[in-house]
Amino acid sequence: MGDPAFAVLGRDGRVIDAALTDDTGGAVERVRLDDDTLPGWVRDRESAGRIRWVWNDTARWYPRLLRAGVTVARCWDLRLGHAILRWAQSVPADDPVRTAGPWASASADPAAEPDSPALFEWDGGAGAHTGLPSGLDAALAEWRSQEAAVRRSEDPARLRLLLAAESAGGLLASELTAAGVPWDVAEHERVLTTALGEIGPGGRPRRLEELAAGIRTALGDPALNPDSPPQLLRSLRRAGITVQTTGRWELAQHEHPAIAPLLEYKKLARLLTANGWAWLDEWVRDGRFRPVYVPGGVVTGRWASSGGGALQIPRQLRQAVRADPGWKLVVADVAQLEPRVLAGMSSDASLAQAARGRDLYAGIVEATAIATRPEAKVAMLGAMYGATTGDSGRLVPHLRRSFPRAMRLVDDAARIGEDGGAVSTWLGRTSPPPDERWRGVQRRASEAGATAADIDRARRAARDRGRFTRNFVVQGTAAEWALAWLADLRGRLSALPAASASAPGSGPVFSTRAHAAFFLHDEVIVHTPAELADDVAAAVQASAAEAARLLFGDFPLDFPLDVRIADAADKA
DNA sequence: GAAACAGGCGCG
DNA sequence: AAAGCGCGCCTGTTTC
Repeated sequence: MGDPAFAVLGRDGRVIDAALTDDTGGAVERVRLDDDTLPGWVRDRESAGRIRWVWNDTARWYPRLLRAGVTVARCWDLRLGHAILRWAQSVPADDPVRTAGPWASASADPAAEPDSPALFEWDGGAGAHTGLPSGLDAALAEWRSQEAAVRRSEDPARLRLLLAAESAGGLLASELTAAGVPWDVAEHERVLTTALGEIGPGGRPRRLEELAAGIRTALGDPALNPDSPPQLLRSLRRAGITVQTTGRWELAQHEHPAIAPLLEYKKLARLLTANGWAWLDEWVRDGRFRPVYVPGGVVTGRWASSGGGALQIPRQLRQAVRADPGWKLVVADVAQLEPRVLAGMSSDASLAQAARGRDLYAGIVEATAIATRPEAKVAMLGAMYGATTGDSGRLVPHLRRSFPRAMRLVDDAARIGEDGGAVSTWLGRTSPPPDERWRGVQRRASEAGATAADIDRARRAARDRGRFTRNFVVQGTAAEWALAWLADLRGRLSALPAASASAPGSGPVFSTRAHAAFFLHDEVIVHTPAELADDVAAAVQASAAEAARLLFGDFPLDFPLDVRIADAADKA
């Protein structure tokens, strides 16, 4: 055979079997490995030429390779691939990959598994806990099945791009956990102490206790626990504050001496419980926050996270994200990603024209009867989320007049969802079908003898689903763009030279290399040796241009980035 | 006493 | 301000 293009890995107990194939999948050479010989062998194959690793689940193979100091450039993650192909509309409905089976039932979250092999050691028969097939023959069979499904699909090139991007995301997720977010504990503690005060004798921060006392006095309820919504609601009403909920926005509309301390209390209590000293203790080790990411964890294709609230780090604490000495952070985010991909997928030249340059919302003000930037923003969000009332709902018709193609795309997606149908992203990720409960509600409303309440319930459920599918196509395509961006960036970063200064907390692979440290939907933070920061910033830009080209070809559409080189991740 | 649910709020 | 989408996690409360 010629140079191998693929290496398929499977595991049976302590034995690891590898099959090398060329790009037709035909010629096969088999190799037998174990835990000790695997990393060295992978490193050798990886450096011998371009190869794609095919395995059941990146989260079960890659972390231990990274711990051994080995990276891989490309893979085909069969679990992630199956999750996409299982529902993909562009694959014929009778294709075997679209039927239920063991590859579909596996958990997406290795951290949720007992004795997680992703985080600790192999369990002796990887997959035993999850039902995910682990042997080489199963991997080969599933790989051929997925390959065949892609070939039979309406648009193999797009689906192939999606699977490659999704798999690259799987690699990136493991790498992000391995490298960690550089976290300055002293800075974090400064933020906590400044906001909450020192810990008092009761073990609670002083400032929080003072505010609680002030609330009790103002409401005349000395026993009140402000953390209990039912108690708080009763107490507020007794004090003559006629609220329906204890939510921040409703409270802010009332005048009363209890309101100000209560709002402040809620804000600080949130900081304490979500990201206080206990969080620091549990989640930051050796100057790194290491969250577990769950690629494809959201139906739209966005990532989810498990543990540590990685995707909810409050802006208040971003100053604790701090580069190591001799290193810098390159912080980059895409401006208004979702409306831009909407312009691309609908080929709406007017919206693309409005998106030219940095601020899409300013462009909308110029192109429409909408007068101000904030109005342009709520109008566009309303169009993508399905707003029907309020300022947003009122402004959406202006967008329909000026950007008919883009608006038709989201309106069509909503209508299909309301009818119980499925919609797909630009690259072919398809929304899941409505569940049995939803279909039951619709069925009941169309039966003879349906009550007005039945019909009302069905209509509401239909509209709910319409808003979901409306947003699915936009949010999902934005996630694809971001994955393509990050996948390309991985390659560029790995081609940069090694560092002169070391960042020891980042693990065996990344302590001497520029590496992505954090990824959140449309934003990336790269931790880089200071001398490479300018190169990294250029790479981030080049990758954005490449993502635009990969998804939308020559369609003239900007994806401007906000890129900063800094020591800390907060906005200067 | 654990599990499930609700209210609330952080992020995009 | 929210509204209109997608998440995760904390506390308190209810249910088993």
